[in-house]
Amino acid sequence: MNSLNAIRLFTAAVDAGSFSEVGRRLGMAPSSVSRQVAALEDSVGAQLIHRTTRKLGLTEAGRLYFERVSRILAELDEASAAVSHLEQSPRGALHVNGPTAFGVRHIAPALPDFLARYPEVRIELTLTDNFVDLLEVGADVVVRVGELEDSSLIARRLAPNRRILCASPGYLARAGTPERPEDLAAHNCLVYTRHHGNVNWNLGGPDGMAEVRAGGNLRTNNTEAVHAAALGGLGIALLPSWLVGQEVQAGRLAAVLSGYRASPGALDTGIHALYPANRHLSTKVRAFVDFLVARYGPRPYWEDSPAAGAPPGRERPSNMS
Amino acid sequence: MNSLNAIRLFTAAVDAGSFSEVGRRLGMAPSSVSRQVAALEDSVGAQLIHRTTRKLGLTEAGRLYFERVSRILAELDEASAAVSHLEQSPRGALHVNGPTAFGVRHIAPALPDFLARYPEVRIELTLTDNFVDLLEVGADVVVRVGELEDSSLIARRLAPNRRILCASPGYLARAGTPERPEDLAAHNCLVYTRHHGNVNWNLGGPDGMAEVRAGGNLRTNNTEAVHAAALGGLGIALLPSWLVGQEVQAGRLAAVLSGYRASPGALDTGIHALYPANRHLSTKVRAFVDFLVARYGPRPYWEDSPAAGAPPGRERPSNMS
DNA sequence: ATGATATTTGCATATTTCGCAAAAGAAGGC
DNA sequence: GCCTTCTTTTGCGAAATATGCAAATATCAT
Repeated sequence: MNSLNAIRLFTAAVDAGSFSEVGRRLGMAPSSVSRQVAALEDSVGAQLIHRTTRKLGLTEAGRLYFERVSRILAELDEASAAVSHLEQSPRGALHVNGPTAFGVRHIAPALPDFLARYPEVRIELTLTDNFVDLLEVGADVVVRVGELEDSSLIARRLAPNRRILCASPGYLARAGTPERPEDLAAHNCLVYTRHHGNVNWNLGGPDGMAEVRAGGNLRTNNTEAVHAAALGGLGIALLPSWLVGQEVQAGRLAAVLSGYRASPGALDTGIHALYPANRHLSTKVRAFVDFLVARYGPRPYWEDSPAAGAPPGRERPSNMS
Repeated sequence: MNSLNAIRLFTAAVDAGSFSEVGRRLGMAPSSVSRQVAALEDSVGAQLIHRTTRKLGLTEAGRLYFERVSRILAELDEASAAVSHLEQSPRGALHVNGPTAFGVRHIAPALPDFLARYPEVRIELTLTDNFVDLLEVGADVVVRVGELEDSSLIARRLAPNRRILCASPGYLARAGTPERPEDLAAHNCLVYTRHHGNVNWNLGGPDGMAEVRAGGNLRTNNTEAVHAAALGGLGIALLPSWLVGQEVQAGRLAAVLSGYRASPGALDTGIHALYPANRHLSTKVRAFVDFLVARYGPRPYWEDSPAAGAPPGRERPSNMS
């Protein structure tokens, strides 16, 4: 049995007491009603309705079937309604995934506002620095800082990922403030070792691109360790603006060589929200991403200068393999 | 939503974890599965399954829908199975309708055997001498003695409806035994007044047809009253063989003019079982009618001479209006 | 990188479904 | 009793829908 329509017509006929009446109510020919019910009877292998040209009467099988089936149809409509309801406004569980440091500083603090605005949403925030497969972990949105790998996901740009050179005021008082990229060679550069390599800092400035070999007495694969060391006055670090922007604003750190930008150009490593490219984008995902875009805006609150890079917008990641 | 197939394919895809696998199992192209599920998603207005080319994952809406819908599908199959089960062998309620006198004498006594053979059947026997509309009273089978009105019902002949002239031995000893139809004029004929008229008895015998004006000191519209009066020795009665046959056999009544047959010929007033002309004849009805046909047989047990008329068989009633 | 396999879409083809008209039957009114 | 009206059903052509194949694209394992 594969035609729900036939079952609906059957129950409608029982309710209406006439195939013609059903046709009139549903705007279809009586012959279609008749045929559908007949097909249903064939499929269950039993007469469901006694017919004369004047009245209909349920058989025992028909009574039995009607009782069960009318309840089932109601449940089915209810199930569809429940799913539709879920999409009418943002509600339900929203699984958000993101990197730990950024999540703690800029996602989690945003959630109270989001949840106040969409009280029917429940957020499950998972912060991890491992690469996660959206489908694997059942996430709805993942926030990525840095390069986008090739994927079929939709990437929505949330903010630029500017990196700034900075050090504590105490360190600068002690070791001096570099004025040009070459000056860095004389400083203790705190190096974040991304993938066991690449310890060169590329700085773009008014006089073109300069590649500086950064070196010092600390190398770590943990950004927050670099951050902590810089705060402690160990040296000059190259750190993302979302991490140190507010501390620069507060004076706990001082930006140096601010006329230069790190790793500018082709490789735009912004901050993005990624979500699956489905035909039906769920309202809760749309609401959340829209909320983040609006919250960070074209110039995030952690930036104190006009943001570099394009304004936030929807885009597909290009192939970077 | 009108396609049960799409829902089945959706659950199958969730179970199989792949549209292609579903296609393989169900012998259809993966593209068809994909399209049906997509149509289902459109109809509920939400993404149900996240797809990549490599794996499928349920969305929250999908999980919700799947939980409810898989249970609903099971219930639906169960309902169909229940109805099919009802027709696999005779079971369930069987509403039988018939005339009182015949029902008491020949239907009710047959029921123990029938129910012993089909223990899952429950019989509801309604005996009434009013005309009943099968659909109106919700009967499955109606037994009719005598003429068949025009109807769309199927009539199955159960037995002939021979009527025989008889009287009690005491009456015959007192008033003599008629030898020829004309002799009846000198007898007290107990008249069953069918419909306020027709008090002539038509007797067919070796010397052709004789119409006898029956008269006496009792006229009644109740066959059993005639019967009782005849048993009491009041006179000669024309009564159906199913009513007096066994009493003739037992000697409580004696047949007279047994070489003659009442109302023979064109108007075959047999005993019939009638049931609706449906495409799917329910097994319980078929079993019951078959049972009665077999029980009464070509020569019913109440007849002591070879039965007149055609052997029982299936027939549509002809138009007798 | 390459091969194997996955989903999706365009397109031509089957299959089903629909509505109309006609036939047959049933109920009510004259 | 006859006629009108309204019913169910069936045949048939047309419209709608579903299907399968092939191609495009995407993902994972080797």
